[in-house]
Amino acid sequence: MGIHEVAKRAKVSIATVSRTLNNPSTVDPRTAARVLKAVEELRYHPDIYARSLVSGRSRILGLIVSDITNPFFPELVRGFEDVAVQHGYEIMVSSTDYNSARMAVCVRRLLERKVEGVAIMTSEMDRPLIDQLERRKVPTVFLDVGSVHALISNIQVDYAAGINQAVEHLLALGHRRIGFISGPLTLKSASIRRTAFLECLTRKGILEDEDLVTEGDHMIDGGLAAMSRLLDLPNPPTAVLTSNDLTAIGALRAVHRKGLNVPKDVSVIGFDDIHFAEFTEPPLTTVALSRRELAEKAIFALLKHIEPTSGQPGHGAEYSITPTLVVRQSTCAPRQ
Amino acid sequence: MGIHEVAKRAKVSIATVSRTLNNPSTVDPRTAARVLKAVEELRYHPDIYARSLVSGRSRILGLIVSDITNPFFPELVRGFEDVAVQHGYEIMVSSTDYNSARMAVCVRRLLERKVEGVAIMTSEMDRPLIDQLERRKVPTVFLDVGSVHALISNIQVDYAAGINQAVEHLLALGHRRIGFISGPLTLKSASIRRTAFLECLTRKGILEDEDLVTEGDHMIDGGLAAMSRLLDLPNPPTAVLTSNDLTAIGALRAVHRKGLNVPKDVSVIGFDDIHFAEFTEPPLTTVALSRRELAEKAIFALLKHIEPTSGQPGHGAEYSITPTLVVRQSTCAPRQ
DNA sequence: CTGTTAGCGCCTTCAA
DNA sequence: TTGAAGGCGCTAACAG
Repeated sequence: MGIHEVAKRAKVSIATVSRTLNNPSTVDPRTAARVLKAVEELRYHPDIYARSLVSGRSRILGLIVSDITNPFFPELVRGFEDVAVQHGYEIMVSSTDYNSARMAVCVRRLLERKVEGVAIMTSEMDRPLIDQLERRKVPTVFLDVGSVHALISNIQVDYAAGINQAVEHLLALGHRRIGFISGPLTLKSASIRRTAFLECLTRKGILEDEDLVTEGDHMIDGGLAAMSRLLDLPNPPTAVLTSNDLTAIGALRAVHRKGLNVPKDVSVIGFDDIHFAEFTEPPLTTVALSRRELAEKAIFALLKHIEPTSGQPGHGAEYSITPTLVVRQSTCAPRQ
Repeated sequence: MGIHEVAKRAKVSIATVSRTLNNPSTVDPRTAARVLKAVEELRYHPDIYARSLVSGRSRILGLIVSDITNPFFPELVRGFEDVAVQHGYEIMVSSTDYNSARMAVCVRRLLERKVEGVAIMTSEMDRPLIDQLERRKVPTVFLDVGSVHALISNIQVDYAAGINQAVEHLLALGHRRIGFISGPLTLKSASIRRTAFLECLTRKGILEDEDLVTEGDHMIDGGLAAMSRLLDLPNPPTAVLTSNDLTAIGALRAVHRKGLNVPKDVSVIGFDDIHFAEFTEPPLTTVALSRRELAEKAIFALLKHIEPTSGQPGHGAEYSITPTLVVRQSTCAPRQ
C-alpha cells in the first residue's frame, strides 16, 4: 500500500495525496476529505525512509548518556522518549560507559542515522566529537559543560542553589560541621558541585575544614569508603552532603556499619533524588533534580534549531534548571 | 558526498562502487581496491535511508520493556544495544509502562520504522498487537509468555531451576518454614514464579502453608507490606523467597523496621540480581538472571529469521535460560 | 486547486 | 568484470 493506491482510490494524483498529508491548507477541503478517507480505509502510512530520502530529515533525536545502568538516567530516557514522541520524533539512546572510544562510536551511529539533534547528558565533552557534530551542523545540547555556539546549547544545573538549600536546611537544624563527599574530580560536573559547596560555606561564614571534604566515585562503594573516612576523623562532621544519591546510599551504609544512626548521629543529604531515594533506610533527604524537566529543556533547545518557529534559525542558548531540596528523614538536629 | 563522487574518483561507475561495498566477490580485486581507497579518502558512508528505501530493510531491532525505570531493564537494554550494534543493527527501545495503550503506540512506532525484529520483554502479551506484528511478518521474541509460531520465538526462564536452588540452599541451612512473596498475580510471569515455588515445595515434601505465600507488587512498597504481614503471623516463616529483588529490598526493610535482623531472625532471598542487590544491607542472596544472556538469546532468535544462515528462513523456536543462585549475606541457618 | 515530472541516493537486473 | 538504466516511495517545483 503505497501512495499510488491511495491516489487511485481517492481519484486524485499522488501529488495531491502528498499535499493533503503535508500541506493540507493548499488543497480543497473536499478533495482532502476524500483523500483522508482513503488513507483511513487503506491504513496508509507514508514510508518514512522514502520521506527521509527526499527531505533529508530523519525525525530522530539522539540521546547520549554515560551509563544507562545508573538510576539517574533511565528516568531521563523515559522523559526524553515521552517528549520526543509527543513532538513526532523518535529517539536513539546510547551509553558511552564513560569511555571515549564508545562515545566516538555513538556519535558515528547517530550521524549515520542522520539524527536531527543530539542531547549529550554525560556532563563530559570531547572536543573532536563536538567539532564533528558542529561540522555536520547537528544541533547539540549539553548538560553542565559546553559553551554556547550557533548550534550548541547548554543546560546548566544551578548546583549552587540546590546546595544552598541543603546547607541552609542543615544550618537551621543547628549543624556547623558539615562534610561533603564529592564525585570523582576528574568529572567536570563533580568538581562543579564540590566548588558550589565550598563557596556556599564561605558565603555562610562557616570556616572551611579541608578534612571534611573528601572524594567518592558517584557510586555506592565510593560513598561508603568516603563516609567511613569522615567518621574516623577525630572530630567528625555532624552532617554530610553528597554529590549524588548513590554516594549517599553508600554513606548511609557506612554509618550503619559503624553502629551509628542516621540522622541522630549524623545527617546525610543526597543529590538527584533518584526513585530509590524514597526507599532507603531512613528515606533520604536529597536535592531533587527533575529528569523530566531536563528532558523537556533539552528537547526544547534542540527543536528551536530544527523547527525554527520565529523565522530565524535560532542561535544556541543557555538554559538553567534549579534543583530543590526534598526533606525526608535522613536529617535532624545534631546531638549537642 | 554521494556514491557518484566516489565513482568519479575511482574512475568507475556507481554500480561498481555499490558492488564493491555490498558484493565484493563480484568485482575485480584491483578495481575494488581503488574504490575502497576512494571511499576512505572521501570518508564516504552510504546513505542509510536510500539504502532502506531500495532494500526495504531498516537494520533496526525493536525492544519493548515494561518500565525502563525498573532496574532490571537498563542492563537488558545495555546488553541488547551492545549485541545489536555488534551485528550491525541499531535499536529502538520503548517502555510500555504496563499500559496497553502505550504498548500499542510502541508497536506502531516500531512498525513505522520498519524494524526487522522485535523483542518484547514485558512478560506480557497482547493478542491483537501480536497478530499485527505477525501479519506484517516481523520476527518477534517473547520473554516467558508466548507460543512459538513461524516467526515467533520465546525465551523461557527456567524459574523452577532457580527457585529450586534457592529452596535447597535454605533447606540445607535447616529452614522448614519458607515463605514466598509473589509479584502481582495479574502478571503471568509473576504467577509462573509462584507456581514454581509451590511445586518445588511439594516436590521436596514440605507441607504447604497457604499463609506463607502472599502477594506483593514487584516493587519495594509491596515487598515491605507483604513481609510485614508475614512477620505478623502467629508462626512466621524463618526464610522468605521473593519474586524479584525490589520485593526483597522491601522485605529487608520490613524486617529492619520490626527490630529484627536479616539473616539471623529471617533469611531473605531475592530474584534477578539487579546491580543494587550487592549493596543492600545485608548484601542480598538472590537468584541471578543474566540480562546479558537474555539479550544475546533474544537477538540470536531474531537474527535467525532476518539473516537465515542455513538457507531455510528458520522457524520460531523455544529458548531457555537458567538462573543461578548467588549466595551473599541475607541467608543463614534459622534460630533453633 | 490539481496533475506532471524530476529527482533524493542507492541497488540491481540486463547487456556488453 | 563492468556500465547503463530503471525503479524503491515520496516531495516539490512547475505548469495548467
